[in-house]
Amino acid sequence: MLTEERHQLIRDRLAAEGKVLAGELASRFGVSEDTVRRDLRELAKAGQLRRVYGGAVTLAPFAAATISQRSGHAVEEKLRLAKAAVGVLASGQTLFIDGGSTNEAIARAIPRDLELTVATNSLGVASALADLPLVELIVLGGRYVRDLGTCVGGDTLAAVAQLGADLFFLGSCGLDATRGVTAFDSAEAEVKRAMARNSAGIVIAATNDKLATAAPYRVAAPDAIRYLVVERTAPADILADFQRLGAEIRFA
Amino acid sequence: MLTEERHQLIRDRLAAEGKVLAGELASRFGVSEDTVRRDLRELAKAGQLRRVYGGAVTLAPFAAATISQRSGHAVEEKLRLAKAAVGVLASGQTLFIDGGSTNEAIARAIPRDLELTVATNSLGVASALADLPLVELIVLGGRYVRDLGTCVGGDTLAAVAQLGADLFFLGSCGLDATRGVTAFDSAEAEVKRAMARNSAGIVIAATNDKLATAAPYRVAAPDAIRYLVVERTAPADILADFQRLGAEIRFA
DNA sequence: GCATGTTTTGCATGTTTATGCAAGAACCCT
DNA sequence: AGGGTTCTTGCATAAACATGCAAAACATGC
Repeated sequence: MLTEERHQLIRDRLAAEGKVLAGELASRFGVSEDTVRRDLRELAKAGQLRRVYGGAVTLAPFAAATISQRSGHAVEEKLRLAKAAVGVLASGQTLFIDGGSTNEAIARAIPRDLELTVATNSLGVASALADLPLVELIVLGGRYVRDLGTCVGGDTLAAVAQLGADLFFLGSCGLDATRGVTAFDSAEAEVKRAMARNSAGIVIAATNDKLATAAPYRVAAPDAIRYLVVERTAPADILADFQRLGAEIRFA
Repeated sequence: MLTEERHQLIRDRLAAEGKVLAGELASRFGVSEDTVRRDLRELAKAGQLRRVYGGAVTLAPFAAATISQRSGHAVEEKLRLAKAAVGVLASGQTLFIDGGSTNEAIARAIPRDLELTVATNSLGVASALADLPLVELIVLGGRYVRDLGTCVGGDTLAAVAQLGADLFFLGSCGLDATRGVTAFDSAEAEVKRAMARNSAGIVIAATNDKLATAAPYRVAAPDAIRYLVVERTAPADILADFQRLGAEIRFA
């Protein structure tokens, strides 16, 4: 068996199961554990996996290098929200995911065995999805805005216009039962509007501080929200308003 | 048995099984292992397979190893190349940078005080540039190809067509004085060609293993290279060929 | 026909690479 | 703290490798 063959099999297995055990690989390949350890060491040095005691696991530090440094705020809440938000997904769906730290967390929480088509204008989301082998990833290019971590502008709008999605994961903005979904930036709002227009349903995962707030630019009507993922501590009266407008509330 | 006959059988077998063993081919063809090794060497140089210890494998798994694999290989060399490559930059320029681990290294080596406009279809390059406040970053979207780490396809081509650049940092797969710059993937080559067409000059930073090799898809003529950044240990005769064709050689 | 040059092939040479084993260090769990 | 496991390092060996060389097959020119 070629060395290269083993490396490929290790990569495959890692992509499929997320981890490998040195001893198991050795008996499976019919080589000594030393050889497997050498393989793992090389692959680790090549940045293809992360070596751990007893075997190796997939690595995720790619996303750590990107915009997500900013998402240091309320990490646990966002992680809980993300886990709950991916619960609405089903294999075979097509998604829009735009920017924001919560959406990046959601992208990272997508299970590896889900087959999806995802279009995003966020570099962070794209980086997270680049690791998922079953996700068909479409990058929505354009002028990159550093503060948002996303691409906006005419090119982005044109790219969105060519696509249609089942769900749109709409990120980071104001959320109010009377004013609807709002954004802080004009160009950003334009892209969000285009995504909303070309989607069958909108999903919003919002931390408590987003609820009952509004920003200048309107993105979507309050009754356009299909799923609203919130913390368990969210004010019940606000939730009731959205529920009345047709949203399905999901608790993290 | 004719040499060409063996080559064809090797290609067939490789396409069918993904790998070949030197010893096995020797006994099957009834020739010495040396002859098989010579065959494999030639086919590898022609970009039809990848030579590994014990035999050869298809090119696909090479590309399948995500971009971060190759970035692990020869890290110091690439870092040196990158530092030398950014020496050709001047403030105010507009650049195309496509994919490849060397180009990611170059993107990371760009000084923070340089004011540039950069368009890239590589997520890795984009992530690196997202940190540089003076760089106007344009993301060239499209269908993301995991193996390449870049976006390709019609959307990408359309985005490239709208832009013009002073320099194009071409992540070369193969580099040969007669066959020019070549790539392993058809869609990838198409994007590279578009970038080359819309640029005033091409910059290539190549490690020694890229020199005097070729892949199936042609990207640019050998005399299209403006700057060629190479290691100090690069073979002088190859460099002389490119110099004769108009390239300015820069040593890392 | 014969000499000359080229290509292909196999062999001998020395070098490189992969692998397994042994010894000692590092690590995990109780 | 201690025992068992896992890991790294160094080393030996066998396989795979590149290279130079010479013989054979082939083409080319006179």
